[in-house]
Amino acid sequence: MIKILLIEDEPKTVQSLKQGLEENHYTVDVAYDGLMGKQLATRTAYQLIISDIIIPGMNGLELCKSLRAEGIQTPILMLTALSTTDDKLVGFEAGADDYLAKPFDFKEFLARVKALIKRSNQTLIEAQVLKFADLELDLTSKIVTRSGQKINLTAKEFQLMEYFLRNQEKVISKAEIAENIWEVEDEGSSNLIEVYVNYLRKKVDKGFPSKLIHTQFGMGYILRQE
Amino acid sequence: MIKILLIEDEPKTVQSLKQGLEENHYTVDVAYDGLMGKQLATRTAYQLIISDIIIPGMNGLELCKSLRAEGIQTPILMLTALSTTDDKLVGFEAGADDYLAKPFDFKEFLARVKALIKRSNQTLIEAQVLKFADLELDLTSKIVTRSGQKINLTAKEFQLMEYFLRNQEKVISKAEIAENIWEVEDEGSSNLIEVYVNYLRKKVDKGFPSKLIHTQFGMGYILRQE
DNA sequence: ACAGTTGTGAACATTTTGTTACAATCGAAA
DNA sequence: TTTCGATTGTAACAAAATGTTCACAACTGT
Repeated sequence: MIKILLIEDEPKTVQSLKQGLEENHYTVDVAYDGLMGKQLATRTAYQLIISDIIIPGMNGLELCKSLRAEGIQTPILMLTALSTTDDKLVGFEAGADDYLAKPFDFKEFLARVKALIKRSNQTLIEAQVLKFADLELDLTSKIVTRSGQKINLTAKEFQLMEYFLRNQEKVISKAEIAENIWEVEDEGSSNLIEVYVNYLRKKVDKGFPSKLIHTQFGMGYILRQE
Repeated sequence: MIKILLIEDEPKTVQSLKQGLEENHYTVDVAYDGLMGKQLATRTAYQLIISDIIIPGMNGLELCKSLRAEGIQTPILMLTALSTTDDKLVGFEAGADDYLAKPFDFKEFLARVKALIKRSNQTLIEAQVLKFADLELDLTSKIVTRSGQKINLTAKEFQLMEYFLRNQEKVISKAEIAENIWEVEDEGSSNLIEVYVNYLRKKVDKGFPSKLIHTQFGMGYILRQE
C-alpha cells in the first residue's frame, strides 16, 4: 500500500486529486492546513507528500523546510498557482523534489507522482542509531560511543561523523563533504575539512586498536575496518 | 566531481547550458547525436543525463528506453520544444525522471538538475562493481581486487583501470586514453600513458597466472583474457 | 568576559603524478 | 633470417599535488 499525504485546502482540488490518485491505487490522507499536515507527516510514514504552497496556518514552503529540518526525507511535490521561475526556485531550495504549476493536467501530475515514488522506493528507511563496527551514533540523543565508551563530539563533528556513517564503506570526496556539511560549492582554499577529519580521528580513532577513518589519497576519505 | 552528459545538437543551446552548468561546478560532456550519447552514457559514469528529445540519429525517448534496458539507472532529464501533456507522459514512461519544456529559464533548469542529482546521491547506495575475469573494481569504495586479493591503486591508476573495465574486449587507443583520463587532445611527447599502463600491469597482472592487459602494437591496449 | 566551538594560515610530511633516459620489443623490409 | 627504425616498457628522479598538524584568530552563546 502506497500512502500519499495531500496538503491542500481548496475542496475542489482535494476532491479531484484524491479521487484520481485513489483510482490509481494510492491511499491518500488529506490535511487541510499546515499544522495538520506537519503532524500527519511526522507521525505517519508516507511515500510522498503533495503540498500546495498556499495553505492556511503555515506557508507550504515553511512546512517543507521544517520537515526537512526534522530529518524527514519523504519526497515532496509542491503545487501552486504561482509559476514564475523564482517561485519554483524557492520551492526547490526549501527542499521540494518537484514543482508543478496550476493549472496542470492530471496525467502529468500522475506521471510526476509516479516518478517521485519510484525514486524514493530505492532509498532506505531512516534509522535512529547509526552503527559501524563498535562505533554507535544515536541521532536522537546525539550520544556517540565507541566500544561502549562515550565520546563527546561538537555539533559539526557530529554532523561529519553522521555523514561518514551514512556513507560507510564508500569513499567520500571533499567536494561532497563541503557540499553536504558546509553547504558550499567550492570548498575554498582552506583546509577546514582536513582539520575536522583530524578532530574526529583524535576523538574516534586515537587510543583504539583499529582505525575506522581512512584517507584515500587523491580521492577522499572512507569509513572502513582494517 | 559531478559529471553530466548533455545530449543536444543545437549549438546555441549546448553552448549556453554547458557554460551555465560549468559555472556551477559541474563537469559537462556533450554528445551531438543519439549514438554518441549512448556510447558515452554506457562508457562513463554520469550523475545525470540531460537529453533533448529531438536529436539526430536516434529519438531521445528511444535513447532513454534503451539505456534503461541496459540497466543504466542514471537520472535522465528530458528537454523538448514539445510541451503537451501527452509528450511529457511519453517521456516519463520511457524512464525519464524529469521533463522540462523549452523555452525554460536557466535557473529553473539548474534547480531541477540539482534536485535530480541530490536525489540520486541518496539512492545510489547499492555498490556498483565493474568486473572482468577475476578482477573486480568497486566504484563506491574504490576497492580493487584480483582473485579476492586486494590491490591498492592511486587515483589516476583507478581512473585508468575503470576506463579499461568500461571498454573491455575493445582496443583502446592512446589518443582515447589521453582524452578521457588526462583530458588533453595531443598526449604530448612524453610516454605518460605507457608509464601508467606499466604501473597497472605491475599491480594488476604481475604475479598472476594470466595477464589481462595486452598491447596491440601500433593501435593501443585491450583488456582480454588469454 | 569567558569557555567552547568553528574556521584560517602556514609549515611540514607524504604520496602521487609527470618527465626523462634508456632498454626491450615489435614488425616490416632487405 | 637479420636488421633497423619505430614503438613500447622500465626505472629513477623531479615536480606537483595532496594531506597532516599546529598555533591561533574569529565567532557563539552564556
